[in-house]
Amino acid sequence: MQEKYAPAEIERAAQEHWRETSADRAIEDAGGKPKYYCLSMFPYPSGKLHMGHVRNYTIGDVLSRYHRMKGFNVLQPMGWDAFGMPAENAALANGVAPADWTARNIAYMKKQLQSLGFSIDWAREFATCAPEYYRWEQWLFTRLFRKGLIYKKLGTVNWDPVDQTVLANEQVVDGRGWRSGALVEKREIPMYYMRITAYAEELLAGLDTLAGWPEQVRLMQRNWIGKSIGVRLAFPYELDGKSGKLWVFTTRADTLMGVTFVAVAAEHPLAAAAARNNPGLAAFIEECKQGGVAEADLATMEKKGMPTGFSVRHPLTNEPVPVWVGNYVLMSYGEGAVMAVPAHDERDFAFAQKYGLPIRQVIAVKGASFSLESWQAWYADKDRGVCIHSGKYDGLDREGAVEAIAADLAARALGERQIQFRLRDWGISRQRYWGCPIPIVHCETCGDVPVPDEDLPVVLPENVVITGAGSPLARMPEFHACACPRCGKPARRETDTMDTFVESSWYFLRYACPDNDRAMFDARVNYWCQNGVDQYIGGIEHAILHLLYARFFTKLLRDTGEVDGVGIALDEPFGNLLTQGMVVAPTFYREDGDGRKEWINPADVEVRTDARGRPAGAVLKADGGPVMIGGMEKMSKSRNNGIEPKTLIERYGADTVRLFMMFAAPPDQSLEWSDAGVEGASRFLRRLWRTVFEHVGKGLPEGALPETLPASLKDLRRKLHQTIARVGDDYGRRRQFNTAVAAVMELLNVYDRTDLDAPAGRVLAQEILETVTLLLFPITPHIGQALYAELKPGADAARASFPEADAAALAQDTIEFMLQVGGRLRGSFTISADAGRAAIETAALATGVAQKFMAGKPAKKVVVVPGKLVNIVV
RNA sequence: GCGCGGGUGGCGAAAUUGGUAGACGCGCUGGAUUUAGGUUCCAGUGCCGAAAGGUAUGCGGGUUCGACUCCCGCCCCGCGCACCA
Repeated sequence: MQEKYAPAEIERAAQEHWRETSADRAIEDAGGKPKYYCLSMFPYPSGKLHMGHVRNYTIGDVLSRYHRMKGFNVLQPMGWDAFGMPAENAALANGVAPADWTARNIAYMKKQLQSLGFSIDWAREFATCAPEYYRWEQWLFTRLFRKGLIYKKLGTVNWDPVDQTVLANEQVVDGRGWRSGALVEKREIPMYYMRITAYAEELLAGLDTLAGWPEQVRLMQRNWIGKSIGVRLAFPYELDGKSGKLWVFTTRADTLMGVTFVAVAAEHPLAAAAARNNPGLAAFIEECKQGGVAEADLATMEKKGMPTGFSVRHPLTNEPVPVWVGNYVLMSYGEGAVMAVPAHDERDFAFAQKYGLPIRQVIAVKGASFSLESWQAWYADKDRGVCIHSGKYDGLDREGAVEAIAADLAARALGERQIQFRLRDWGISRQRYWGCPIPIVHCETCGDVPVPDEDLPVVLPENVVITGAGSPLARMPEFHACACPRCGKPARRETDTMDTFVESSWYFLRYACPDNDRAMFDARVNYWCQNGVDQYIGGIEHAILHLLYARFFTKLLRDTGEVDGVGIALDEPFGNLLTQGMVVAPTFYREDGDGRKEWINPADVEVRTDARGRPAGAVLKADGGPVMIGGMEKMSKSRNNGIEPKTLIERYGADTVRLFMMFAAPPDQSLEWSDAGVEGASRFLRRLWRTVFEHVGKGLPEGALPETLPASLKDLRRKLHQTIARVGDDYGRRRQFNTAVAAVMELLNVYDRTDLDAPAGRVLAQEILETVTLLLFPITPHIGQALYAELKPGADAARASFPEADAAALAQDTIEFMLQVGGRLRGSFTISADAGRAAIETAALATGVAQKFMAGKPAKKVVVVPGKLVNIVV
């Protein structure tokens, strides 16, 4: 055995060994082993691996390797979410074709992933930009289109009037186009939508079955779907001699008698009608078109409105109610109009105050008096009121009033109870090039015709010129000029592509059969995806959109029926979900004369500390001059605080990087990068290596452990088996890897402090070192592979089972109890492990500590927590 | 603005079901070994205090024999908001 731990060498050897023995291949026929499908969210091939990837895939690899050791048939695949905007941006910046750029990035990042030793079945790798993949997406599209689950309607987008192009929300900075600097406008264009709202009820109910998901994520999805039960009601009106109804939705029909105005969205037909003879209003509506479509911006902007000069009639009293146009009313939610009750709604209140609109109280709260001055405080009690100033409804509580009012509205055909979702249908059209073409042909005679199966895939051409103004496909007649598949007349192919979220909504199923060129799925899906992916791992930022879309797709595919004899018999795609936290790092900067910050990479900075270890300034290594210390922020290009995985792997080895990532924080919390922490992880592995080296150097011990052991060895062996139980629980149930590592470190600390030179000690040392190697194997597999082979010549750690705790070794003769008097810790006492409650109580009262702190007073009560603590209350 | 998280030593964190607050690691201080150290080993390390003891989990209140943990109110930080992925 080599004396020195040489990570580069042993990692190369271990990876070669795994390749030669096909250790990472996932085979369907597993001889009765249960399957375990462990999936990490696939990366966008942006160029290089970043630390967030390393963290994500290390967590996945730890769980994969642990379950393989526990006897599962493990599948851990990897692929590339390869369509997306950055490839087009790179094309604009460097003139490289998106397809080439993407392929190059994939090749580089794959090498990086392989250098980390992940147990990935590379035979299943695919990229979503390959026609062999996206053809099935197009195939599915045509079916969903025929079933009406995909349909066309107008949607609102960000429009850059200078570049004449649609912008993503990300490309709108402070209301302006990121390249042109032009003020962005809202524009309505025809788009295809997926009818996710048809599944709203099931997507909501399904959340209750996802016991393996973090409660946080389920809550976020529940609120996103946003089911509310309310009343859809109409305000009748006459306009241009015709009568009409202005519909609104409200969850507070009990406040209907307090309505003092109605607000409609700028895009509402009634607003447009009123603006025809009102230039001021027309100008306001035009002003409302200014700015982007992102909801965060809409919700934080100043609430503005303008009266239309037009009134509708109250559905119960027939009184006129003025109609306003409000920039805060969303056309895309509900009816695009809201009834305003300023007395009982915060937003309406602010709006009414601003424009001097009447405020009519119709709910009284017992013991709280309504006043405009202290309205906010009064409003806090909103849930406890009854109706007043509401005629026949006076005295009714909220539920009763809603019921009575809904009934009266129904009798007049002016309203009905309705369930409303916040969830909107999913617009999937993108006016961009680097995406999956939408398989539709537009024919003047036949309308929108789906491309027939035999003409699929609609292949995305790769020889294109990206200009940043509109989609290049629209300028390529060789792409869009075609014949109508139905009537044969000249037609135009759709040039929009699909939202890249579509590819990531079903990729996890395709890993089961990536090589099938005859069908989207085959029977292998039912093997690997039975009960879904067993463990899914990815960033918390995907808590809503991606995870909701993937759940939606699973239900769509289930309901699409059998395909080539295979049906997707699955309600939910991911049984267990682990949402990983961000990787953050310190930021450093220098300011130039204009106060502009130049961000400096942490790798180029040295932080100085004072005598107590507090940071006392930082200097640039290159020139020794001071730099400013910023906060901890997510690793990013803009802050130049990214740490290169490549550099670290070369310097310390993959195992050190993996160990640090798992040890520094629990997986769902953000992880702060620390050079010193990496150094510490490396130190631990060197120490482990040295410990095994010293042990092996004395010759491997022979024979079994004697029946009876001296106390020190018995204690150490108990510690060993406690550690096995704890680490197994941390991996398998708690998924808290930092404490698993800590437990092993603790064990090695005790090992170092125990004299193991006697023959029995040598045998125990062997047991401990073999066990530790295997306990750490999921996290640090390379060093584990090497050390295990030294400890057990000829053995292969990659095929070993996870250690099992020995119940006999865990038994304890005596237990130490903590002793509290009056709830304060005063001491402790030791008593036989089989002592009963009465004996424990007597022993506690007899201790000198108890006598002292009770000071002669009688015990009022003695609380005994079995195995832990006694509290004497005086 | 709305929804969801988080806040514990100098730092990352632990405390699994309301029961020893700070395991484990980093850093720091002192010492030993070494020609040397970005090596290794030993000891110490929440704060106040000589000690006894007191005090401490963002802030203010509450429940309990006992609260980092449960309840009410507040402050700060992060994530998401439908065209970033």
